[in-house]
Amino acid sequence: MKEIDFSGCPIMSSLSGERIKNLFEEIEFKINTYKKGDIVARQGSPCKYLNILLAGAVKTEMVAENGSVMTIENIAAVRPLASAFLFAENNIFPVDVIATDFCRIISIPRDEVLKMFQKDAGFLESYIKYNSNKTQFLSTRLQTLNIKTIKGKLAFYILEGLNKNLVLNPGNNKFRMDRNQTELAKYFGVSRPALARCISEMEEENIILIEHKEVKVINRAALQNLLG
Amino acid sequence: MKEIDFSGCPIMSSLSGERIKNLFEEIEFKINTYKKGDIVARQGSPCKYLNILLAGAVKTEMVAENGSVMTIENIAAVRPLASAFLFAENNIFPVDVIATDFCRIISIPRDEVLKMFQKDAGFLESYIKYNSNKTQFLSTRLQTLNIKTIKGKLAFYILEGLNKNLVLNPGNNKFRMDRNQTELAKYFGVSRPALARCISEMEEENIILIEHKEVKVINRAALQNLLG
DNA sequence: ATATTTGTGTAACAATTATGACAGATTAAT
DNA sequence: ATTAATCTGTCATAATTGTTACACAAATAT
Repeated sequence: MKEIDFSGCPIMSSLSGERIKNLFEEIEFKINTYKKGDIVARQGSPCKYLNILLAGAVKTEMVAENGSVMTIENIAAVRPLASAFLFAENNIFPVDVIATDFCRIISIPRDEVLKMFQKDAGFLESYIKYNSNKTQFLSTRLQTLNIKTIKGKLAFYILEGLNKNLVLNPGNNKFRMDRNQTELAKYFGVSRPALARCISEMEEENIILIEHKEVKVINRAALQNLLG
Repeated sequence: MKEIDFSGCPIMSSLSGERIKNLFEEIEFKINTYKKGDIVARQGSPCKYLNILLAGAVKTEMVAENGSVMTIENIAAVRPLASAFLFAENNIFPVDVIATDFCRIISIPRDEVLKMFQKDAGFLESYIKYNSNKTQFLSTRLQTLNIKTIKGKLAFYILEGLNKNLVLNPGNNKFRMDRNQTELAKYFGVSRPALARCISEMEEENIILIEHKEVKVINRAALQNLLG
């Protein structure tokens, strides 16, 4: 019990440490560990537990049959994994979940989660909210894919990154990417050389300037125009 | 009251007609009608109500800034609309919702829905389940988009369509598409001529045969190979 | 039955991206 | 500090798809 720390977990946010302790004394669960590179869950395998990443980080990837891979998202502790699929009729993992670091993951059986819902309305509400946010995320991801050109995807990504930092640095025109070029290409589902070429061109056109992972926006209007 | 018929609605399935009647006597709601072509909700507008399509049909589309459109799904009554976004932090419609037929839509305020959760656990459970299924759907949609080639998308679509009919016609190699070529191109987010060309080529290669909306699979293994 | 609209097949050409390959730069490991 | 591994910039070529255009077929309306 002592080893479970849910602080920062969005679906546990409404619960006090005391409350969590009580809840987990009454339910069944198990904890597994994984090392970097381990496959935590396979695309297509059934999802019977609420899995919460207690420590470490994972990435989720979608694999097409020919092996072409698209990274969906990177997840760092403490966060639930695939919580949206636990109660679906076809409750299978839509992605590969791969440890990108040493990981500790708690697995709570479906039925125990239902019990927790009954015992604590706050938990239920944050669960619904979290899944809503998740769906929103998938929608945004769909939107990115709906943009056909690489320049457009990049523009979308940069404008989004700028907005996220807006609260921290209002009026700022810089931000730091959390991916390198290779990872970014995977995220977009495009080839790396093609992405590099687009970056070069956009730098030549004085729209952006990228140094390492630092992105500086020079012509914001031009970025907006690229979105289509 | 007499005009509300939720039969067939997945999030109301656990409730008896009597129960629904009682619930809806205690809560606030409104009903609007739309004619074919009307915009029910705009991409980006806030989602403050649980909207349930009581009669008619709508389509949801994602619009990129340059106007390129991708149809996400077609929805026929009785179904909730964008139920997954109601409780998200950023509760905005991710899509345009457009009436494809005369529609009646009931709108229940967010807070009233919360009340209904408290009053009826069955409703709550089916709500969670429905949203889970929705997320699964979006994932599948992402998967389709992750397939790069048009032939691959088409192969995925056909194999999926075949599977859906499997229960009705086991071992069958035919099915009827619910979209015409133009709609299918929009669904894939590709140009119509390019789709037509791919169909032609796949027919020449003796993989499929499409007549009107009737699809016949001749070489299933070849379809599998195209998935990548 | 005829006119109108909508859907389909096809073509030439342009634009974009993938592929594979390589050298140089950067970062991490020892 | 040096080596090894990874990342980046670039290129030529091939493959795929978009664009625009047009003729014809099919469905729908009058």
